Amino acid sequence: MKQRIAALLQEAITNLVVAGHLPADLPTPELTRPRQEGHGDFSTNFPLMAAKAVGRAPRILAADIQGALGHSPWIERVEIAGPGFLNFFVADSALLGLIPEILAAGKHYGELPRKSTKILLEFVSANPNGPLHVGHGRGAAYGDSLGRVLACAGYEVQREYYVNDAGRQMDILALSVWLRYMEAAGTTLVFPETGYRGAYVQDIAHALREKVGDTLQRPLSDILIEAGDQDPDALTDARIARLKAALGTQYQDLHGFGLKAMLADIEDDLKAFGVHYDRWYSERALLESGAIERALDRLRAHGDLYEEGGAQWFRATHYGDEKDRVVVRENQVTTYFASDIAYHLDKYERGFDGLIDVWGADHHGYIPRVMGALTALGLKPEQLQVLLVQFAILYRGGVRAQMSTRSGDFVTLRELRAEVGNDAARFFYVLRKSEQHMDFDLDLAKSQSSENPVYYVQYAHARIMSVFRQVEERGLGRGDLAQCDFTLLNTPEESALIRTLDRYTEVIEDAAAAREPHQVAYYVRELASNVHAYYNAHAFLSAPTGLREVRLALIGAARHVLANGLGLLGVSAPETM
RNA sequence: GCGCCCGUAGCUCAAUGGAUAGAGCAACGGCCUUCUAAGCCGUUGGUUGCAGGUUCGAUUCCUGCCGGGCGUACCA
Repeated sequence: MKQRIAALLQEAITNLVVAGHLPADLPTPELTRPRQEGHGDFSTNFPLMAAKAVGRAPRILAADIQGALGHSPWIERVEIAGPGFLNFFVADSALLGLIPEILAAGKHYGELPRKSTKILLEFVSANPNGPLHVGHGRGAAYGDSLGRVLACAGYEVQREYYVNDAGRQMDILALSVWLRYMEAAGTTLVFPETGYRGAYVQDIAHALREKVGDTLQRPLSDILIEAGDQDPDALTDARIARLKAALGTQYQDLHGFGLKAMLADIEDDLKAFGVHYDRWYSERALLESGAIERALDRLRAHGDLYEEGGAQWFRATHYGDEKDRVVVRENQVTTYFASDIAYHLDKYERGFDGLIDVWGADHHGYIPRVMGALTALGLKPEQLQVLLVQFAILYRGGVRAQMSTRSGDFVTLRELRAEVGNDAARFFYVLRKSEQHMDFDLDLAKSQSSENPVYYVQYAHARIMSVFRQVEERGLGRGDLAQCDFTLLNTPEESALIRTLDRYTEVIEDAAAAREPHQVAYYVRELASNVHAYYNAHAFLSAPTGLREVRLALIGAARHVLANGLGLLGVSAPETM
């Protein structure tokens, strides 16, 4: 409906221009949904925006346009309001065609025409050095819903998880697993502060021991050398180096075992959370393919690399970053940043029209250097959009909970899912705008889960399904759509419900454009509200024949939109509750 | 110190530069002999952190303060 009204408005303005009543150079008219109910279904502030260019008072200009609009079956009336708004009131009859349209499209209703835009969406990409925690859960829920919304809006979306399987943190995991493995074999030791202390490390160690027996045992004193005056990080690196030397080629078995176990856990966790990926992209594979060297060579050829202190630096300051960044360390090992340059180069070379990275907000300082590197490589940085997901601050018993992978003191996504359920967790996450700091009260989410707004929406869907079950049981039948007289739907509740249904495709479009799946969550809640109000105000089964069929058609349409909207959020639409 | 994000009802959060700033929860008062009361109807609740500026119009944009989060590695 919005497009129809927009077209009418544009036509009226064009006619005035052609007739010489308006200059040709005017701002583009915008049509919005007013907040205030009395302001109609659509509103434009065009007279306000164009008043200066036209040289006429806004309300006078509004009257001119109102006169040029003429009559349309879609519009009941057009009002001039406030300082010069034009408010459009859509005729109820114009909206009734929507119901059979929704029923015909069913689960595909809301899918917008395909756009020829290919988007690569990367999200979560948590290091596989521990289970996903509730902070990752937010990124997962947001990224996945965004992917679904974009796909629904017609974009071609590829979803990717970048696996950081090559860095130092994975070596620390390997060391941690090995120490627990030695413990499992009966060795007593003091577990280092810098290691990963979570219980999952012990689980991996036990599984490892079952698989390889004692073959990875080495004298502890060879590895767990004492600190001396070394700082903890240097000590950890020294221990890793010794472990690598002691295990030789077997180190890869250890490293690979820990990685595989963690990755399997993460993959399984996300899958159970309804989050799916098209590709798991390995940093190590990138390294082994020589892609990093190629990317660095390209920067070098462009004069953007230099050597200092034995390390290779990228001239990030030339591209707006606050300092230059190391890409190859003094010890000749490339940095994570070097990998990421190569990874993003690869993304560009794969021919996408748009790249979206969903990052935790703690990585925000990383954006300028990545954008800088892309510019240096001769790529268009504006093709990459980095979306930051703010931290979820956890409260347990009114006290802020710590989130540390190292100490193992964190609430895992798996625990959250088990305690509050996938549907509630996903809805809760996506109800907040991603860049908004979020307080996650675990006690509230757990103990009052039945008051979670997700049930409000699901209940609306289940209620409709229940009505349809009774229709079947009583042998009433749903009637023939072609025979229906939809003009019988004339109560305020019906009018409100139809108007909300009419907004659905606009919500998809807006949510996709703004990368804001929370808009869908708010919409679906509002739709549920309309459904509940309707349900309480009017009878379906006992309505007279004729009226009954059109009412059933209306709630049938509402049911599809509820289910489709929930689907975009990765939330189920149950038949019963 | 510098950079990024944020500050809206008691709490959790919405609001493409628009009109009287909205929901949910909590609180209070009503509604089940009828399709699921996880529901509906109503009431209460605000100097949009503070001070300026831009303009027809600011929660939104700009500047400065105040408060919170994050970052400021040859970690990822």
